[in-house]
Amino acid sequence: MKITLAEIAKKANVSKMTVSRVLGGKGPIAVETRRRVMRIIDDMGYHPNLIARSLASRRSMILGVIIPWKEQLLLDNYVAQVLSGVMDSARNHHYRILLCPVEITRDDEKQYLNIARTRLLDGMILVQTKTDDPNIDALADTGFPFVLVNQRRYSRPCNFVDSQNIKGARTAVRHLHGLGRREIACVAGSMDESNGRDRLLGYRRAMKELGLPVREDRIVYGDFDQETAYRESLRLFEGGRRPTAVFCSDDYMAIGVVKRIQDLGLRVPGDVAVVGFDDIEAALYVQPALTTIRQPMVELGRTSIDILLDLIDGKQKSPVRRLLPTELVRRDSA
Amino acid sequence: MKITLAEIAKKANVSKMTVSRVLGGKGPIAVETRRRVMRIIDDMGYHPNLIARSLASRRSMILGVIIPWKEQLLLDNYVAQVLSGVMDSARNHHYRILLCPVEITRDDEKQYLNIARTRLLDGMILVQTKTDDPNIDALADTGFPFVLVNQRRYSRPCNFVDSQNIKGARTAVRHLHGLGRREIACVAGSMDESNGRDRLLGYRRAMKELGLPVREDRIVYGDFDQETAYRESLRLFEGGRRPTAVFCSDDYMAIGVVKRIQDLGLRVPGDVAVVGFDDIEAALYVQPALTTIRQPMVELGRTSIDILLDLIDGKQKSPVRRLLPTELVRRDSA
DNA sequence: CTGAAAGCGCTAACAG
DNA sequence: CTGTTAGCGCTTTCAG
Repeated sequence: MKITLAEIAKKANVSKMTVSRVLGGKGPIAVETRRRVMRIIDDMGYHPNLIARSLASRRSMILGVIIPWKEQLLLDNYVAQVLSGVMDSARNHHYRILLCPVEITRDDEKQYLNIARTRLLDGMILVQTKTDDPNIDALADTGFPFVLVNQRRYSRPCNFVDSQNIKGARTAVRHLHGLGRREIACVAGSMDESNGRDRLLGYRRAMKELGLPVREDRIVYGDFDQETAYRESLRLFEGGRRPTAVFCSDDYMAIGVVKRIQDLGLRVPGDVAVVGFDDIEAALYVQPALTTIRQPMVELGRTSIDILLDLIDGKQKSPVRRLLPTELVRRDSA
Repeated sequence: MKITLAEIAKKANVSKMTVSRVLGGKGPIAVETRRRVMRIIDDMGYHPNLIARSLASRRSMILGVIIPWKEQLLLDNYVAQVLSGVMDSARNHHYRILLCPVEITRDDEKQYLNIARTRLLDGMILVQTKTDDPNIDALADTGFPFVLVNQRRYSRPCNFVDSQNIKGARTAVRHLHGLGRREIACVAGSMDESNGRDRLLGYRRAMKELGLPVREDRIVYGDFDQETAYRESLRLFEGGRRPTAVFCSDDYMAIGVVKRIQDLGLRVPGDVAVVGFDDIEAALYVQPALTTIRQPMVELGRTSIDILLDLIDGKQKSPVRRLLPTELVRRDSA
């Protein structure tokens, strides 16, 4: 259980360096030597101490995933899917994933930086950050490799991968328009996240392109939350002419809105058509099944790792920016 | 960015050891010295290199979570919830979580062991292992601290935390009986997992207790999978007298069974009542909302970490065994 | 209460 | 192709 490289070296009558080379598979080794050392390694059941290796080589082969902490974090379908993609790609490249839940507070702007400074990680993926998160700036100043997922930063060039949110939102609105709906409302997500902003932007643009007026009283803010969307969306149906369609910036809100509409005695999609965004698992289970703009969340995770590793290996230079395409998924709600 | 403890020591005119003590908060330090050193640490923005610390102290403050690898791993609601609990408790105890997806193969029985031998981890949580997984034995032989979640091992005493599966299944069957149903079928889960076995056992016991015959043609095996359950459950409804109720060993299968029943032109719960197990997120969204036996998945994760840390600190001795209570959640399907 | 010495187990860099 | 020499940055252990 506590065999070290030195013991293998002694047993094989070679230097530690030779054993190290055999293990690394790099440098030049005589076939015969390699075989002999290998045998002893197997016989003794030796496995290198990765901590020691990391200290000496300054490479831990560990990547961190920073996620804003909340209870039952992984019940957030977006986070779960992105992380699945992250694990998949990391595995393929023989990297390990360390989970770093972080509680964002006003008084400490260096949390990400401090995690980087532990030297435990070769790079970081940041998920669901806010557009004004000062932690990012502190980190970026150091040159430590990291990639933002779900964040197209405006203030400063950063590596990121995100979906084509503006385009996706336009697709949604155009779809509703194609169904003959003209009174199209919008339930927007959080304005602290770039995709919340972008999807609202896409809605506005599409409306303009289609020659429809953008009425501010047809826009409510749901903060990417089912309950909030349920509560806030009531306003849309109280005025005079009620909307005949609603575009929601994510599926959780869409589910809340559908519930609101049904509770008001109206029908989806008969009276009001609803389109969501993301294509979370629940979109399929809900009644009526949700028509939505699918974003490739697993792929987002995979791509973020691919970019990060290129950055670490110096194969690409910052800033790397990538936008993945979205896709309309037609179901029953619109 | 590359400040070391030695530099702090020099600037403060003390030995490295003193700085180390200040950092650790342990040993005796003069108040004045501590204050001075602290100031310098803050001023210089020093953060200890955790790799070096781990190597020297033989403690990484990292715990591993072993999960059988599959695509989109975290879309499995059970895994997601357990992991959420794990993260929560680990955070509270200042431990970090390393994800270790593992592909179980026949030819390597030492995968868990090999992960332990990297010395990267202070302990391990094993999720969703099979009852006959030989990797566990190899690991147990070494005394390395680990806790099984979702696994009540029969063959050998291990630390574990699981739900009261037998009791939960009995509650489900009794509930159906209480609704006046007498023809109660069972869709069992995988027989390779102890909870699949236990829930079937609970079904059998409850039937016997209620004076109902246990008919083997009323039991099908769905492998904890929605599609499989949909396919296999057809058999239940083909014979003569069809069941008026079905107990399913998990919610994914229950969803498949409900779909099967509806596709046959029957109604849930009118013609056939259905009870699931787990209370996954989708149970709420599905139509009709699923009546189910809730197991405390997040709590399972939290408890596993608590046990593991006690083990590591020597506060408890193996084997620690804990069973958490389940609870009937009445919704619309039964 | 503080310090000195001695590693933890491995790899980088250079020599041969 | 292989070995030697120096660490990586911290903690342990034992003195003082």
